[in-house]
Amino acid sequence: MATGRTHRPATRSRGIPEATVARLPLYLRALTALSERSVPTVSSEELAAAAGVNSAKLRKDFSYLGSYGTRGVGYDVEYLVYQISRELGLTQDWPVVIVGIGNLGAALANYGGFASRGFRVAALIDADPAMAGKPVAGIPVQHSDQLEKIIEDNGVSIGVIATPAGAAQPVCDRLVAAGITSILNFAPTVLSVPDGVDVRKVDLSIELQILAFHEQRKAGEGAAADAGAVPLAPKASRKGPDGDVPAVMPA
Amino acid sequence: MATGRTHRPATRSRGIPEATVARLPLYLRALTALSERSVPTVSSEELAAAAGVNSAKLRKDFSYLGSYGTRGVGYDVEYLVYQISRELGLTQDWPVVIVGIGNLGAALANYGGFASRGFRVAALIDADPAMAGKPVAGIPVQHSDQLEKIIEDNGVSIGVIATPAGAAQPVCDRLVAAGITSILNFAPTVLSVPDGVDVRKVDLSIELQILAFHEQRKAGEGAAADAGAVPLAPKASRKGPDGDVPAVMPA
DNA sequence: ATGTCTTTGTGAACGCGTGCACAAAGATGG
DNA sequence: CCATCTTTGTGCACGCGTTCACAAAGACAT
Ligand SMILES: NC(=O)c1ccc[n+]([C@@H]2O[C@H](COP(=O)([O-])OP(=O)(O)OC[C@H]3O[C@@H](n4cnc5c(N)ncnc54)[C@H](O)[C@@H]3O)[C@@H](O)[C@H]2O)c1
Ligand SMILES: NC(=O)c1ccc[n+]([C@@H]2O[C@H](COP(=O)([O-])OP(=O)(O)OC[C@H]3O[C@@H](n4cnc5c(N)ncnc54)[C@H](O)[C@@H]3O)[C@@H](O)[C@H]2O)c1
Repeated sequence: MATGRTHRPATRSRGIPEATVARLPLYLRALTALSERSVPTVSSEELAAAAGVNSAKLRKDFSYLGSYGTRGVGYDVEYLVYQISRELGLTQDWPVVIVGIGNLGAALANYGGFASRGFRVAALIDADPAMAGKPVAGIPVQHSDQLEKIIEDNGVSIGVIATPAGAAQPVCDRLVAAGITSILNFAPTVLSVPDGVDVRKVDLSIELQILAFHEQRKAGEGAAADAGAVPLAPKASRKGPDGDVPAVMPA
Repeated sequence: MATGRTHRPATRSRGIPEATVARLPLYLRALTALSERSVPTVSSEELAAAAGVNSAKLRKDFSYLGSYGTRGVGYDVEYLVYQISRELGLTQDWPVVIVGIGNLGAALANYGGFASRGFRVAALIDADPAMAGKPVAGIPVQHSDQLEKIIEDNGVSIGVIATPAGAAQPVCDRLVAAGITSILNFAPTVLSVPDGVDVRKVDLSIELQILAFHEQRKAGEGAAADAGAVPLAPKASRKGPDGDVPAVMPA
């Protein structure tokens, strides 16, 4: 999960649970595939299978949007595609700026799936003067100096940060000051933003670490290969009478 | 959150809640930064602020690992770094294969943060014969034919999929058959895997759509460009007898 | 030792998310 | 028009995760 909004007490935005919102794109993808195959209707069971979720959950999710199904038949694919698209705000165009055109930023700029659903790369921005003017994915990179102007001129409200970690917060601050209210952050940093600004993060490193955790478990508890000594002896390891440090469970 | 394991009823692995596991890398990152600044101890309050979480939550998280703090003082930074690293399985080396060396795959291969925490790129694999032998990030790309052999020879258990969506499931199947038990999937597809295999996904498109949803809300309910009715249909917004707005998706 | 002050560790309450199970809606066929 | 059959929409219960609030643990000064 590379995800995470900035703290907000689960602001059930307008009655639609956050968990549901996160699944809508999943349903939409499955529905789009069905639509391309000209399938007219789907049952919650079929669609749920395609999206990899529980069918009851799917039905409940849709119930938050309204009752768009027909009992005994299922859901009208085209109609549902439209409803979900509208709910997600995909019926309008969202200009996006990408800041930090390095390895990752360039890959993102080249990513086709970006534009495929209403997200248009309005500009590529980098602090490196050498990059300025150089085209990436057919779009000339612009210098950071232009950041505020670009955002204002294009009415951009979504920004993607793909700069090194150290530059992320400053860049974020500038984006927010320039009017950006939604940020997708790829840098391994906790961004702090004012209320009203949404931040989601994608963190490869965290994902791998979570996988490693489960992998370690699967590998069997006792197979601990590390005999490595503790880097620093716990200074409080002598915990008086009750003596404790839970035996650092090696098993 | 661009994340999501394959369905498993929240298998509280060994007493540690999944939500806690997902935060451990966050704490570890903050702690590592403190360690580099030679800070000896931190209070839950300080560390929580650095990690962007609630301090009570942090303390409870740590309590699952054991009681490593000292009341009145806080936590020993070095010791905690070690404990969390061990818990996450980062005291050992995890060889990783990346399959699909295109825009994204190449960026991942070039990503420094990859190796920085025990994850070693064991091999880059692509189906394109033209790519074979070509070095990316200093590592020669190998052809898919070698996939099984590579995994076996290197004892790889973690695989990263960065192929086009259509190739993801077949590639996944081969990885699993070859012995991979943890997969990080960047392709926009729902992968189906046997029990015992963990899948986490990173989906840029979903993240953007979630941001768009909130952005639309922020933009003011009425200011939307779509001719649609009220953004929120309380529920009775039934589809008319003649309704069925065909309205093909504009994207 | 004793008292004070800081900070942990956790009991308890609460809210969200999930999934079961079923009544009701509606299609379909006779 | 009625019976039957399919599938939705949702009430309900349960468990996970979050947060508050506080007792107790321990450091530190006297
Ligand atoms: N490459 C990956 O696969 C990958 C994966 C996960 C996370 N990340 C993270 O994404 C970020 C970018 O990674 P990368 O591999 O593309 O790094 P990179 O060094 O290749 O690119 C960074 C780019 O940001 C630009 N930049 C630096 N400071 C800037 C500023 N203040 N304003 C605008 N641009 C600035 C640099 O000129 C450079 O072009 C890093 O934080 C990295 O940790 C990368
Ligand atoms: N580029 C991005 O920023 C980005 C962002 C999010 C998601 N994605 C997803 O990541 C995936 C890769 O994106 P990309 O932009 O790198 O695409 P790409 O076309 O540049 O690269 C895909 C690579 O996979 C290889 N490939 C195809 N079939 C294969 C197979 N069966 N086995 C091994 N390799 C195979 C191709 O030869 C190619 O090198 C896509 O599914 C895309 O939707 C990309």
